Amino acid sequence: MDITPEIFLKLLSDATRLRSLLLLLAEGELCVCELTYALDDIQPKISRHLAALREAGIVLDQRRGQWIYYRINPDLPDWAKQMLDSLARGAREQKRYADDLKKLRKMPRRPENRICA
Amino acid sequence: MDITPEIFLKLLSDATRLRSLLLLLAEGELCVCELTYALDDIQPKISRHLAALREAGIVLDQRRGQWIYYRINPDLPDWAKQMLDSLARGAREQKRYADDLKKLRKMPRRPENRICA
DNA sequence: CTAATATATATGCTTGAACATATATATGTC
DNA sequence: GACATATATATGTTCAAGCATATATATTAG
Repeated sequence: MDITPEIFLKLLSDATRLRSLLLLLAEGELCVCELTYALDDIQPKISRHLAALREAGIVLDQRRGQWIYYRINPDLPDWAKQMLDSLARGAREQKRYADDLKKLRKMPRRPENRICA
Repeated sequence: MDITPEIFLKLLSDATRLRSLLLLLAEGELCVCELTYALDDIQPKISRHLAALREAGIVLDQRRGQWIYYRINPDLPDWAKQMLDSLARGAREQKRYADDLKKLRKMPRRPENRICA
């Protein structure tokens, strides 16, 4: 059962989920602690929002060691992928989302040293 | 001040507003009573949701006689227009939105006889 | 190897705010 | 006055926030 526009939009309509998705779009894959740090919020809140996205099939999760990595579901319907693309373009003009990314990249002791990836 | 992705998504996340926008995308221009009929709902509800879309600059309104016509704001930023496009494609697979359009086209005594338009 | 502890993540629960709905009424046009 | 639309107010529902706690994995001590 594919995701509907209505459910998709409901889930995108929360700032925490939106910012998480934009970071995932930019970085490909992130664990909960990275998102928690970048968005400067508390872990249960981030975790819960990711769970909502996961349950709808918008993101996939995968455990590696003690970390659980999330990524955009590559099997999203085309219209949904294109909405995310347009969204990312709209977000580029907003300071807030650029700052999120900056903060992420300054994170100390990021899991899996991405410098050597 | 342009609309932000966050506000845009918040406004798209309600079913009544979403269905209204999809009808406007399909028909170009509709008055409140046409939307009220097509969505099979009460007038104050439709009017209130249209007001929200108008205040955000997503739709424009224009009075002609006793009717007030709404249409998508042609000056929306490109990313927003493209999101609406993708959305419309996603909605095509959903019976609900097709039914809305069918109902609209069966409306008796539609203002401004569109058959001759 | 086992126990104890630390770290990462998820989930149950409660509260409050945001928001949609419904009804009543006001405004504007013909 | 009749019709179309808007707005005010009251009420109900949804849902995010925040805290406490549970689970899973990793690490260290003995």
